Amino acid sequence: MELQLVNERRRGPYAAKRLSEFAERCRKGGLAVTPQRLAIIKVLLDSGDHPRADAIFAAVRLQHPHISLATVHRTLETLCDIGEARKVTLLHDVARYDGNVEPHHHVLCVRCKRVHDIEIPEVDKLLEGTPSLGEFSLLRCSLEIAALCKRCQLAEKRRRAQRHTT
Amino acid sequence: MELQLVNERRRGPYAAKRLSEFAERCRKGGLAVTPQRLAIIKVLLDSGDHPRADAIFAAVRLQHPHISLATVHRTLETLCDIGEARKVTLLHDVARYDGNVEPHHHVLCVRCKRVHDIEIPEVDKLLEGTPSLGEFSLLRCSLEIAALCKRCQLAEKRRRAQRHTT
DNA sequence: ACCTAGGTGATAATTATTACCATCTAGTTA
DNA sequence: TAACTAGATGGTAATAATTATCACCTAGGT
Repeated sequence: MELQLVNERRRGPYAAKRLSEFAERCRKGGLAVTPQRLAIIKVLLDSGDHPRADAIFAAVRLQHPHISLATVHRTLETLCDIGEARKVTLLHDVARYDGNVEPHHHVLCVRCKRVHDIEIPEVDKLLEGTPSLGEFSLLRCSLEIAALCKRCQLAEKRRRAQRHTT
Repeated sequence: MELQLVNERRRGPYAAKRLSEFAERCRKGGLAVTPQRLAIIKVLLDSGDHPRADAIFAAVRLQHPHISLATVHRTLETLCDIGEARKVTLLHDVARYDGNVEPHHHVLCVRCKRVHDIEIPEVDKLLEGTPSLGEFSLLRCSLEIAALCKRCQLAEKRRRAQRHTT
């Protein structure tokens, strides 16, 4: 089985395509296409990291100074409901969102909580032919890999070295 | 690849073994073995569901009426730190904990948030021979499967039927 | 140009979690 | 066994993410 970090170069075209279809998808989901929703999905699709609601709020506010934080929270949940965003909350204390709704998986640093998308096609196929398990009917799956990023590894080492000298 | 719900019958012996080794493991982790910690790990090991801190607090308080909620929160995080518990927070709004620290995975109902352990040996082997990915050195992984439990499926159907009649 | 269901902004309320600090105790040492 | 101390606990205040509320507004249909 092969693990592969998601290619960042593909994000531009992906975001453009998603944005062009966004209005249609809102209607399909029974949602009005409001300037606020457009602004939020734009920011989310442009984000390489997996931003928190407050970060999205800050970014959106540059163009829409009157937008409310409650609207950002509400909209993100709504987008998740119609499948236009994904909530990423393993290990985290706070909800994070992901504009990439293609099947994919995550590596995340247990220390600094940074998240990176990865692709493991074999795992995507895992649920094929398994519609249910016991009383659960399966919807989708994602593999969450706990890790330490290089920066936090170094910080860890330094802290340990310090302890030994004091 | 085969998905398999964790066998509940195995939990009794597993809990007993874990409990008998708990004191030793605390010392290994540099922690004092306090009555509070013992009470908390006991409740966690006896829990078939993946309880929240407040549920563990309620259960522990039956035997230790003076225990503080802060202690429960602190202890659960501490137990996670030394590998005696696991935090399960995908899709959830609130932290949930799992006394089962054997490699395993989760199915969870997106509606009622109930969690069930599952075993997928193939996935456990996924990280073998892959110590790192880009700047991340990999620690462990878990597959989180989003699902709808039977109860919530029925509730969903009923709600839809209602909508059509009104 | 209306109409109205649904969306938004502003703010209050809720709630999980963490911080703080005085007191206590597990576990070590004399 | 008594004394010591780093670390643990209880009680409570503080913090911070999220949700609820409600008056007003607007997207999208008629």
